Amino acid sequence: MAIKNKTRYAILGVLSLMSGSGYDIKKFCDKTIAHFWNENFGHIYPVLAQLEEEGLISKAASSKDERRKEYSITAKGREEFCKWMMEPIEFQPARSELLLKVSFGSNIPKERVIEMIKLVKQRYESRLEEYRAMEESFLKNKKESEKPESVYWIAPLRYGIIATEAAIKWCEETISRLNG
Amino acid sequence: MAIKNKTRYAILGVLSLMSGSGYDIKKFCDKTIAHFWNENFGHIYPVLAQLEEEGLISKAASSKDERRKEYSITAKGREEFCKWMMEPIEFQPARSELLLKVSFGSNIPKERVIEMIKLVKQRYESRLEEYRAMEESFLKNKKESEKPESVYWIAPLRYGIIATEAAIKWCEETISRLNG
DNA sequence: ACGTACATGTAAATGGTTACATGATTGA
DNA sequence: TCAATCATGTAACCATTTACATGTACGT
Repeated sequence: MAIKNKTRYAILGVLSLMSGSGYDIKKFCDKTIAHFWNENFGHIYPVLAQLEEEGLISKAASSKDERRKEYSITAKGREEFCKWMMEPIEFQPARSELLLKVSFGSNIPKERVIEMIKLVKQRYESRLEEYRAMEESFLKNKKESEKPESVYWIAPLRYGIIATEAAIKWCEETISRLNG
Repeated sequence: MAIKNKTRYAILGVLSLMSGSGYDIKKFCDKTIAHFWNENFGHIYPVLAQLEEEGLISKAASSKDERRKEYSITAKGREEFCKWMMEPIEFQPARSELLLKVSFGSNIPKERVIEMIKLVKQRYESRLEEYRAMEESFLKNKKESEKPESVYWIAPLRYGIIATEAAIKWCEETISRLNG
């Protein structure tokens, strides 16, 4: 078997919106869903080959570039993808290095823990700025944002914003708790 | 080599607070850090053997139970652990099945997406209740909560509460956006 | 007698990242 | 001519989970 689950569906999802090469899929991921989903070539290409073998996607050689392979989702693939979409979401057990380190904070000077959280806060803040810029540019682009499907793109972005704001709030609270 | 990083430090962290068997370590994890860090026996035992080989922990046979092995952290282990504690936190690339599904929501009826998010919201709500109960019982236990180290236990719990509240807020916002 | 908790471990499967290998095309 | 981008793929490694295997101790 090798290589399964998750990446399969990410790829099928991308191909449900557009046809393209492995390279295109990677580009699309980086551009749109990167902040909550990452894919790498080492994973994409073998999964593409596997999906094609299963008949969930079909391959066509590009007329322009010999090497380039253009993939499209098949009816069977769309069916399989929708089946997965309907299934309840599996809660994955989280592993947070940040919280693990905070838990064992008594092993190092309190000032170092504060420093650590300040650094994390900075990273959250710059991330938040990015998200806000993305939101703004999306809303400015009326052609995109007035489409009925736009809600499916804005919602994950909103998640990023809301979750990051909360994380920053926690940093502030924790720093003041450590100081006080 | 095999088996490395992360679990090593989780185990060293637990042993920095108490000595005990692999079984004890698992119990401790389940009781205290389970909501952001999980460990399983299949991982703990091989890592314990490895840490002992490296001289980061030491083993003593229990007087009561032949099988039971009691591990303690060594000076070298404490040093290694503190070194890791001082290192900046690596941001791990997240993979959110929820956001992936929302992104590709246009493939299924809108009502199903709403249903999906309602289900997720319910799970977040029951989780939030758990966290709040944990917080309350911790604050009631004056002996524990008045220790200076208590901040390191309350902070991760606060993170759980704040982050979950934010997630619920997002669910509500998204549901109303989908309805409106 | 039965179930639960205590206790330790191995093997296999799964999932994911990084490094390596190769080479064409396009634009500055 | 040099860098960036396009393009595909394999191999190795690392990390984690699940299933299997085994058995004792203690309370009801």
